[in-house]
Amino acid sequence: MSPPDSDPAVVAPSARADSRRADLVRAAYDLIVAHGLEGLRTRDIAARAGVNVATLHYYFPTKEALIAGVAEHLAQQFISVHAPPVVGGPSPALDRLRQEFADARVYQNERPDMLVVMQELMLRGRRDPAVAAIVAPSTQGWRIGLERMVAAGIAEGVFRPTLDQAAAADLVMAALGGVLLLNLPPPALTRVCAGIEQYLCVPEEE
Amino acid sequence: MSPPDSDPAVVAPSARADSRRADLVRAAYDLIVAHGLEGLRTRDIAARAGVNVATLHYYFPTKEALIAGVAEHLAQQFISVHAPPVVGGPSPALDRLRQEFADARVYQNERPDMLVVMQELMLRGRRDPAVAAIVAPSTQGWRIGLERMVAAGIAEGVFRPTLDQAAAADLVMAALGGVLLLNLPPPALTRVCAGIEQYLCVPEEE
Amino acid sequence: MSPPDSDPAVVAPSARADSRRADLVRAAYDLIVAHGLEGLRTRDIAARAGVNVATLHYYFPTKEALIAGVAEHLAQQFISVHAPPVVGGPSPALDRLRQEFADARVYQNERPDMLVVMQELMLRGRRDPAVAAIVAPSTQGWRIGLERMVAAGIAEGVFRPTLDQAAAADLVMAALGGVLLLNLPPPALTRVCAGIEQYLCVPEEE
Amino acid sequence: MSPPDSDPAVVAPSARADSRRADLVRAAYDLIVAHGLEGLRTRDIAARAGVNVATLHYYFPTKEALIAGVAEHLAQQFISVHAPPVVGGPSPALDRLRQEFADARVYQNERPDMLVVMQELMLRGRRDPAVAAIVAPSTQGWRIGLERMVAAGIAEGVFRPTLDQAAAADLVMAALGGVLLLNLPPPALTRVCAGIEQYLCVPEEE
DNA sequence: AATGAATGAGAGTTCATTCAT
DNA sequence: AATGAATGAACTCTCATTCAT
Repeated sequence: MSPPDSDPAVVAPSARADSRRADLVRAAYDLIVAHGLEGLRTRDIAARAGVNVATLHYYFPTKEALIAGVAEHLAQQFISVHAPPVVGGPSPALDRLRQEFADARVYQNERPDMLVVMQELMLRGRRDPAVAAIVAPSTQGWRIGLERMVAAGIAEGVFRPTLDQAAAADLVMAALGGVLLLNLPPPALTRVCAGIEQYLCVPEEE
Repeated sequence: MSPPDSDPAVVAPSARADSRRADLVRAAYDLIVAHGLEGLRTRDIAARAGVNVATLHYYFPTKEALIAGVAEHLAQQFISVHAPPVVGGPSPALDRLRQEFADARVYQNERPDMLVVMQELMLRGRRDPAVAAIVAPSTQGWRIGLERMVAAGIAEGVFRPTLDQAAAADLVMAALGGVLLLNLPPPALTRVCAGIEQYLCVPEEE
Repeated sequence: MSPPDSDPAVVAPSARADSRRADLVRAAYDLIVAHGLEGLRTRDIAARAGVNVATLHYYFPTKEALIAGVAEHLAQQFISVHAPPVVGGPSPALDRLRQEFADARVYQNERPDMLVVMQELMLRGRRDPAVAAIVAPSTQGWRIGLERMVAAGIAEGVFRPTLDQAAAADLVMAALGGVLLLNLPPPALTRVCAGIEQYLCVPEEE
Repeated sequence: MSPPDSDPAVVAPSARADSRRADLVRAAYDLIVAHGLEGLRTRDIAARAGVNVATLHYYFPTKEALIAGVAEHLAQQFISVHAPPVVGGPSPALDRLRQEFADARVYQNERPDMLVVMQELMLRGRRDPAVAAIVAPSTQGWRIGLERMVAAGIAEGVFRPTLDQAAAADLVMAALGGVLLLNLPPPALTRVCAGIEQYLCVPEEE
């Protein structure tokens, strides 16, 4: 009665296959970071994953399919990679906003790879619907979350009541996205965050 | 009757050569728009310019050199393509801001090709210093102009005096750039522009 | 009945690969004979070996590497191709000398291809150190063998005792090499051999 | 009444043309020395001669024709390049022999370029009859001169009377040619010359 | 499940040669 | 007499993909 994951020889075949798939996706991801989609070669991916090129094609029928896999991996990363939770502030909406800021800082400083791959895939998505279908929802989800945050902030009385909910969400998304995609330096991110906060919040009493 | 330069047979040889160069750059530009840098083939470029592949290499030693030429062409486009001048408003700084908005709308609606090529080249610039050296100054120049605008607006009393000059310039650049690079729809651009204006300007008296 | 290695289906994979390599080298060798190194084309080599050009590059990373393979093949030929052994004469040293003559005749009459390829590679060796490193030892080995022969002949009392060992070896090598490289006709080779023998041997008593 | 060659503008057109031809041949010769026939490019030749590629083809219809011109130039070199005349010895035939030795030393030490181009052209001659027709007579002429020398030496009583005239001429040519073509070092040339002399001359009285 | 071997299609680049001027 | 511009044909090498085992 060994625990399910301990003995590799007993792992369910599909689990082994999943691990191979993940290895290949991970190898491809790393190589995209290093050399861009343009410099991505199936042979290099296979070598980095420690398998033969033919094996790569056993798990992914085409290079395109593997790239789609990378897109899924990236989307997963955006779901799971976050700064340490920002909590305990006077307002949950403001906490949420500052969490956005902190996350942006994490992407900029600790995970620039995610931004690189993101840009590569956004461009690829223009020509490859399969990739577009995976990347688009991320943006969509982000936008929805921001709109909810704005609504909550207004309701809490922390954000300016005259704020247009859609406009505010767009602005936050565009400004943070712009800093990251234009590759502006960390101080610019800090200033932009300050500006956004100033724009959203009710002015402090003097 | 006709001005001396109108007869093609009298055109200086270098002018003819320059025109071929421009044709090739333009052909490459169009093909990048259509198929991305990844799908760019020297043979296609030559065919579209109506010349032999060898002729392409007569004018540009390598494909890379031609791509650098495209980058220059794009930078030139960003200098020359603008919305009809916004003038006659109450404030020159506000005019300038609205010019920025109008330009962004032009890029979004009429010249999406420029945005596509821009993104392709930004990504390429990560690996090709020659391209980076051409693309980077564009961003730099934009940033500087915006900072001047903010300073002028504050001086005019039209922008909020408490504004941090650098922060405001960053925010405008990031927000507009973000809308365009994230490929947000025209209504979002409109909302973001409104938000930016609201953020910059002194609140209207009630 | 048949020895275990005769069934191609049982041949070790590396043996099969070695055979492909040999096929390619042999095809390249033949084409150098026919059209010179200058007229050597990878596609022709592949076609002659019955494979795709890409397969050629699977076994040899570059054309240069394949040519180095040809050089090795040639060196091997010079080791293994000889006239029927000359033995039973009154002196081993004289037998050895006459073996040299017979070998030269074989190269001239039956294997002129070896001389052609040799000359091509000697010239190539001037620019390609890899080739030089393979071709040079052949000459070196020949020279050493000749010097030993001369020493033995003197010791046997068959060659003139006043002979300078190095000079004699140089003369034999230069004269035989000169006939073959200058493409002198067979009668000239016969005459030169006679001259060499006369030069080396103690004059017969009258 | 300016001297015929002093004013370039008055030089006969054909003289100017001859000079251009010579410049191009010389440029080609030098480039063959530097990069071999294999690395010879019409553009490089033209550039080195200070003219346009098209001009090269104005004077030489094809690259082959230019190479034939180089062969002629080389033949001319072999006629005109010699060591300082060896004279005043006891025997004209021996003087002539020693002149051969001295010439060989000159080719080896001062004009290796001639040997390189010679080998390149000999190999080329195998495939290009035009080149062969120019290179072959050189060898032929050398051979004839040597035979005459041997005959004279025998008549003078300086060379051994039992010498076979043809064999001796062949041996000298093959031995000297072999040293130069096999690229043997200067000491080997010295030894070979000594051996040849010993072979040809009547032994000195003790 | 995994691989060594093989390939078709095509990539960028080169080069001797030509042509209009 | 000389050239800048142009080209057809070819070259080496690459790469995603396939197939027999």
